[in-house]
Amino acid sequence: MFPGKMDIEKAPRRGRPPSGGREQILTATLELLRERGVARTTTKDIAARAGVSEGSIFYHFGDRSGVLLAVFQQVHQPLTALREAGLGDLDLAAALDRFIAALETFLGDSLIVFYAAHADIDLREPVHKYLSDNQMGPHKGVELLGGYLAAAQQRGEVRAGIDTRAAAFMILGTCQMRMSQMTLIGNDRGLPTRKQVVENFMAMLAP
Amino acid sequence: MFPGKMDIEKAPRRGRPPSGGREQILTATLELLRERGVARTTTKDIAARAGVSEGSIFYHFGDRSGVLLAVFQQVHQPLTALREAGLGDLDLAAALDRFIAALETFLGDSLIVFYAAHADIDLREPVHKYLSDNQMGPHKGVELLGGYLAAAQQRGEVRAGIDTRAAAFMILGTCQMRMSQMTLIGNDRGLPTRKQVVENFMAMLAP
DNA sequence: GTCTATAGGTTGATAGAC
DNA sequence: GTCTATCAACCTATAGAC
Repeated sequence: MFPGKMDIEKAPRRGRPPSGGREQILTATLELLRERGVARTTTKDIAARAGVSEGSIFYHFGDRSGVLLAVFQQVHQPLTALREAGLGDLDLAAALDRFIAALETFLGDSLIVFYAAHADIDLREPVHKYLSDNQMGPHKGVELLGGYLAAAQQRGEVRAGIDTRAAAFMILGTCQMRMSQMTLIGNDRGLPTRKQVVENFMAMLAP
Repeated sequence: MFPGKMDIEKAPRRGRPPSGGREQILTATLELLRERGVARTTTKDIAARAGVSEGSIFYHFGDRSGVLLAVFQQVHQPLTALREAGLGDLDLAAALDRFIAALETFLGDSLIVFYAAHADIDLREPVHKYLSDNQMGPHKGVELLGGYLAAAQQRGEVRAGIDTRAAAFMILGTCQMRMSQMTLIGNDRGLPTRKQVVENFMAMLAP
């Protein structure tokens, strides 16, 4: 189904080397998703933009949903990086800043794909499956940041009465709101800056 | 374009009374949007579910986008109510609870329509125009709640160092996150309850 | 792996009767 | 206001050559 994935091997190459068509299809699809939305992104459009034939799309991804799901997966890569890097022993402000920066970069790319998944029933199922198979979802971010905040609370950097999990959830929500307004409305008028978000959250957490 | 809207008049009725087809079309469209998303909601489907002919849809709304935009407008009605009612002189916990309840009810209905607007380029423009023409958008909620919080801060119920506008934005974001997970994932596992959100926000604001 | 050609099915929208 | 009938345009997917 995904021949391109098979290329990770050490044996000497055989046959014609891949010409990058697969990646071009993915890139073209993401662009079109941004520009016109899923509902108006056809395999024909994708082929034209990627500079390949329509047949090539079906060869690589099986069907239209296959392309869309592949885009969805590709866009999730950066998140794994953050998850693995962790927040370590950064101080509160630095940890918040790093987490928010990484999350917002990710959301800036992926929100449009999330929305797409809910605008097309053919995508909902596979996307849900992918998320649960890989144990992904907002709760992962809540765990990561919430865990850090709980530790900070024990160090006395966060007030005792605060539910660190719920607080982490609020941060996630704030990021989502910021980025969804950026993607949806296309500007940041009226939005608190990232710096303001960090500072204000600090003020609300501080003992 | 919208003949049904003309019925608000005192003069005696003339001609055949409307048979409610317009409303049924709107209801059917919203249902289908939920069930399968914009990309898979055709005028044919809508007609079938509403129990009218396809021609009727074009008569009432001009074209497909017209129906979708009308749904978008209809779903925004409840917000106006909250805006007019205001938060008055409720105490902090009660005000938060009321605001969040109203906002989440609204979001539960409207998020899917928002997503739809970004999955179909034909909807983006008219939706943006509608929002700016009616001065709607998240900033309105930020103003309303932020204003209340600022007053509470002056009464000494909210800590001095906190930026009430940014705090209000965080509340909006938290609600959006909660509701988008409900609509997108379809359950509330791992989500803080509304009660927890209120309580935790209180803990973070309290002097 | 990539292309061309095309089959087979849908879709949005219009026309005209009632 | 609502319906039936209809069409041209368009879309996904397949087949088979290179």
